[in-house]
Amino acid sequence: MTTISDVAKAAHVSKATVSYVLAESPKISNETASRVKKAMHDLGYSVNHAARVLSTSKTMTIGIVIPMMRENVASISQGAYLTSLSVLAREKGYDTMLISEVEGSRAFREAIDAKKIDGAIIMEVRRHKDERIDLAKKYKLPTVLLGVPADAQGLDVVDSDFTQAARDLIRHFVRLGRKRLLLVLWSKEHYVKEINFAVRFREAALVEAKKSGMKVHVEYSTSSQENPAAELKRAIKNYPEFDSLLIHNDSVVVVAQQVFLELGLAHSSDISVAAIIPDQMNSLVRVPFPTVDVNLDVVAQNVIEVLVDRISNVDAPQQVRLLQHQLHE
Amino acid sequence: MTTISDVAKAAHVSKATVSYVLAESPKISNETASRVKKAMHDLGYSVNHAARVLSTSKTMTIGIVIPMMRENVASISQGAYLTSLSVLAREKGYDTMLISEVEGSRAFREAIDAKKIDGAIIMEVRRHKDERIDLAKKYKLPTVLLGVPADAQGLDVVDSDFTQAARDLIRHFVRLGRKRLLLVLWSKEHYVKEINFAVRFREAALVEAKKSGMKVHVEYSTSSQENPAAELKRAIKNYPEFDSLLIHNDSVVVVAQQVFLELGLAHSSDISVAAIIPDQMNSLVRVPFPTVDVNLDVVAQNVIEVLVDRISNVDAPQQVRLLQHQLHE
DNA sequence: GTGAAAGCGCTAACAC
DNA sequence: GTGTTAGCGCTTTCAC
Repeated sequence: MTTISDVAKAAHVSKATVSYVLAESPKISNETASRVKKAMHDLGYSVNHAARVLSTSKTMTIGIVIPMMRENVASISQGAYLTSLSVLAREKGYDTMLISEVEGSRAFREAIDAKKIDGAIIMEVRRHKDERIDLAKKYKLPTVLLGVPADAQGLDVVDSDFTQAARDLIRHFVRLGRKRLLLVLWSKEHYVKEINFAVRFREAALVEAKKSGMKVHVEYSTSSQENPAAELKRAIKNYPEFDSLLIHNDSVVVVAQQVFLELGLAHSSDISVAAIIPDQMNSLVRVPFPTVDVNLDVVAQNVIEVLVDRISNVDAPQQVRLLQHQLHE
Repeated sequence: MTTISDVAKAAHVSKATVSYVLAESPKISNETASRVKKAMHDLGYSVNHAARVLSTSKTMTIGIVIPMMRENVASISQGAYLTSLSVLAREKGYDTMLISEVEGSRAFREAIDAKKIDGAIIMEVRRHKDERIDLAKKYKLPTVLLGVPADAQGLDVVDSDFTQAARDLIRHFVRLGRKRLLLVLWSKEHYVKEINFAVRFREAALVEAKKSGMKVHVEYSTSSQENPAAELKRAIKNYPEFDSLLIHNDSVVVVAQQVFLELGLAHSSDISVAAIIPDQMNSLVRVPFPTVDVNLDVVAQNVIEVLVDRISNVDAPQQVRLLQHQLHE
């Protein structure tokens, strides 16, 4: 293993000079700089991360706090999110550390205490009583919430604008003259647990539909979702007079086409269907009706941007970014 | 911020003693140990990770090298894998760092050079010319390959046994007396790029079918997979005399039922269908025919186990674990 | 059993 | 411009 001292010796300079070269300091003459660089290259030198961290108190790593996701259908997009976040963070010079929620926020707290991270991204924020938020706040850790809690406690927030999406979708129906909306959602548990995007979408959809004078019938999936097709059929049976169907449930979206075919509703032009889904789902299973596609990459980009800003300026005012996604017909 | 010195002072002992207490050394008397512990608690002390790493040269973190996954349908399971790996690693005392493949293996090399990780998990290993493998080998980094390359170079390997799975599925058809197999696969690109699980499954299926005297017709999806239903229909049109359909393509699995209904093949008892899918997909969209469900959690468990073993014993013989998944009817 | 002290590899004043 | 040096917080050998 070669250290900064080895390089210094080989280049006939002091450790300090090598350090300055690493930092691209303009104080170093071109001549010595290149001599030092040659030595670094010849010796295959690399900065030791731990030593640098200890010395600077900057870890240059971001913690990504991921939720436990048993039975949580939304997690399809988790992998894509993590990849994007990791790539984008690296572009700004940051590593990413995965922090899973086991034993409450234990792992998160330890990462903060041990000074393993400079900041954090909290994924799938809960509406109420999310202790990860309390922790971040208490420790004054630069943090971006991915999801909108009831009380962000002044922490930065980035997420898709589900309220806007719901509004756009309802207005789309109104434009088509629809009056009787069948709203098919996630399981009741999603709303009891107040899963962020679920709750926000439902509220906005209900409000907008009411405002537009639409009659609304709401159906929830079972939590196991053993048979989404059967569930959609049941929903339709429970409200057969619907003229518009809005789906916020990825599994149901997948089978919607099939169910319509089976029920002979497929080409009935007096029923409209629409949904909101993560965009990569639309490439997995091309959905044959209008959708709002949530663009994960754009969200990730904003998350990293806000977090890096926050790390470099702890006292800047809170940022809240709700990202708009287009209705895609 | 409180350091080990503060604790030492408060407990009227030396830094060394505090350190021994942290290490739970039996040399320390119960009396002093508890005095020190009280001081640690009172002061809210936590070990500084960077300092410990610098001192011990053990980072206690594992790098997870994830592939770029544009257009890669398999990535549905990525999130689940990452979560499991992270949870299981932590149970063994390790943190997990995400390393994305940008600019080749640049990020991976830097993580190794900077001594950021004690070991690595390489996800979605390629059959040939995966430079991440060369890197790990060259640097003698404890590494587990998730996927089976043509040449593992002595590195440990953990993966599902796709060969076994293919065999089980074919034998299932043979048992039912099927003779004419329609094999619907991923896109040609998957096989040209030699995506690991795709290639291994295909080879084994072809070999076993041939051995069993089955006639086989192979169909590939388009790379965009704009319309999986249409693709399946085309496949069937290209080989209408099939009596068995084996699917290795998650999108096609999703729409299979629908297509069969549309074509009026649904209840035809002289056609059998089977597939291989990640297990959480079977909870997302309950698949109505026999499947081999790849259990990610079991795979993750084995990966961590092997890697931790490897880190603690660099010279142990290579381990190769191919995990069997049951055919689930 | 406990303490003193040398290092781990790097950064950043501060001198010159 | 370059060198000297004092840390950063912890572990661990060696005395006692």
